[in-house]
Amino acid sequence: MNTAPLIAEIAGLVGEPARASIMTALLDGRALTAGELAYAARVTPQTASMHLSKLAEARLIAPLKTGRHRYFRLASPRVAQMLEGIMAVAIDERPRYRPLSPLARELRSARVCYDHFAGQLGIALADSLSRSRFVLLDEEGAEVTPSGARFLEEFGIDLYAAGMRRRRFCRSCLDWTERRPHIGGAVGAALARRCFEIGWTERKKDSRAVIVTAAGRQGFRDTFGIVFDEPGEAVAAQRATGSSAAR
Amino acid sequence: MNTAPLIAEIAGLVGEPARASIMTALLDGRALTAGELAYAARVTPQTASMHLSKLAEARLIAPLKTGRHRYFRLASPRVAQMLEGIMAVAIDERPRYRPLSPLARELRSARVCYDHFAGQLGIALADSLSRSRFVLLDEEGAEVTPSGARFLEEFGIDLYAAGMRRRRFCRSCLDWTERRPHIGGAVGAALARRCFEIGWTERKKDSRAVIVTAAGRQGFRDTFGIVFDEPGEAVAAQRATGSSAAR
DNA sequence: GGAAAACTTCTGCGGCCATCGAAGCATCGG
DNA sequence: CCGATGCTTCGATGGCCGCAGAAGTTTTCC
Repeated sequence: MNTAPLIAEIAGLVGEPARASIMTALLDGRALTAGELAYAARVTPQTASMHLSKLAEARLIAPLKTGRHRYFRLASPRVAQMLEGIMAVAIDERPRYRPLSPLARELRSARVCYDHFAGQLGIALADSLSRSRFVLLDEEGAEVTPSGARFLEEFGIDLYAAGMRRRRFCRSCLDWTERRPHIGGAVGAALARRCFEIGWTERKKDSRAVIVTAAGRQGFRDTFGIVFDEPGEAVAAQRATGSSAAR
Repeated sequence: MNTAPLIAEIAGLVGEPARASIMTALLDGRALTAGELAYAARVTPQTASMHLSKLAEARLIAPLKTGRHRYFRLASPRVAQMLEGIMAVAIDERPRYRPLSPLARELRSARVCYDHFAGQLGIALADSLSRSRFVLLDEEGAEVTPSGARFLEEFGIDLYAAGMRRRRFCRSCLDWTERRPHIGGAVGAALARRCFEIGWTERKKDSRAVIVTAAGRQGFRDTFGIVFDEPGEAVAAQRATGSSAAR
C-alpha cells in the first residue's frame, strides 16, 4: 500500500528527540517562539530553526509571524490527538517507577492537555461528573447526559456554541500519569476554558502545569466535590456530589 | 519534561519506512510470519528480523511462536489506534490526487481497519446506521441509541458481551480514503465479526481488502439499504432505510 | 541611522543505523 | 539422520541527518 510511507514520514518527524520536545512543548495549546522552542529542545537556535521548518512544511505545526518573533503552535487538534495516542502507547505496560521530581509532582497534580485539563485535577473532574451521572465515561468515548447538559449550561458552558460541532459528545483522553481516561474533546475544552474564565485556575508560564486559585479550591469543592490536601498542589478527588454539584 | 523521549522513542520506531510497512501490514488485525512481513516491507529476512525484534521489544507488536514460523501481530488495539491517529494527520490537508490503481480501488471499496470495516463499505454502514438513528455519529465519538441497541441485538450482536466493556459506546474512526468518520470500537468490531460470521463478507488473503459475497450484497441491501454498483467491487451508499433495516 | 535581537541559511563534521552477505540455529519432512 | 526451510546473529559498509560555527537577513529600539 502507499499508506506506509505517509505514516513513516509523519512518525519519522516526531521520532526525533529535539522535534518531539518541540511538539510536547506545544502540547499545551499555546504558541511559542522559535527561541523558546530551541530552549525547550535543548538545541541551538539554528538547529531548532531547521526542525521547525521541517515540521511546518509537513503541517504538523503552524507558523505565525509577528514582528521579529516567529510563533509556532500545533497545526490542529488532530495533531495533539495523535501525540496523545503515541503517548498512550508509550506508557502502556511500562513498569516505570517514577522518581517524582518536584516538577513532575506539579505536573501530575494539574496540567493542561492541549485544551483541556489532565493530571489529578482532570481525573477528579471526570470522576465527579461520572459519579453524578452527568457524563458517561469509557475508555472508548464519553457522553454528556441530559442532566449533565443542564448542569454544564448552569456552569456557564454553551453546549451548542460553535465549538461543539453537533451534539453532546466529548472525547475520552487517556491520562499518562494516572493511566485513566479523562474528559477531552469540545466539552473538555469548554470546561477548562470556563474554569480559567471564572478564575478558578491559572496557567503557570513556561509549563503545562496549572495552578488552582483560592477561589478555585472553594469552587471545585462546592461544585464538584473535589478537595485538595495540600494548598494548591496535590489534588485528591473525593465523595460524589450530585446534589451540591447541581447547586 | 520526561515525556518527550518516550514519544520520540515510539515515533522513531514507526518512523522508518520498513517498520511502518510492517505495522500497516499488521493493521488488519491478523498475525503474519516474519517472512511475510519481510516481503511486505520489501527488505531481506535478516533486516526484517532486526526490525521485528526492535518493535517487539518496545511492545508495539507481539510475537507468537509456532513451530518454525514466528507470527507477529499488533500488541494491542491501542497501537492500531495510534496508527490511525498518525494516518489521520498524514492525510490532513494533503491535496493528493489519487492515481487509483486497481489495488487502491479495491481497498477503497471495502477493507478492514484492524477489527472493523472501513472504506466505502464502512462509510455506507455508518451512514445507514446514522440515518436510521441507530447510531449518533460525530467526529469525536459515536453512540448507540436504544433503538440501535435493539436493532443490533436482532442482527445477532450481543452488546453486553465481554468485548463491550461497559455500555453502548463505539469509537469514531477517521477514514483515510473517504476522509469521514466511521464506526470503530467494540461495536464496530462486533459488527464486522458478525458480517464475516454470517458469510456476508470474506477476507481477501494478503490484503486488507474485503470481498462482499452474493449473500452479502443482498443482505446489505435489505438490512442496511446499501447497494453496490459493480458486482462485488465498488460500493455506493443509498437511501435511508429505518424500516427495512428494522426488519 | 546604528546597534542589538531574533531568526535563518550555509557548510562541514560526526555519529547513528539501516542494509545485506555470510554463517549459525532451530524445526519440519522423509 | 539428512537436507530443506524459516529465522536469527554477526560483521562490514554506506548513507542519511542531526548538529553547531559562521555569516546573512529582517525587525525593533533608542
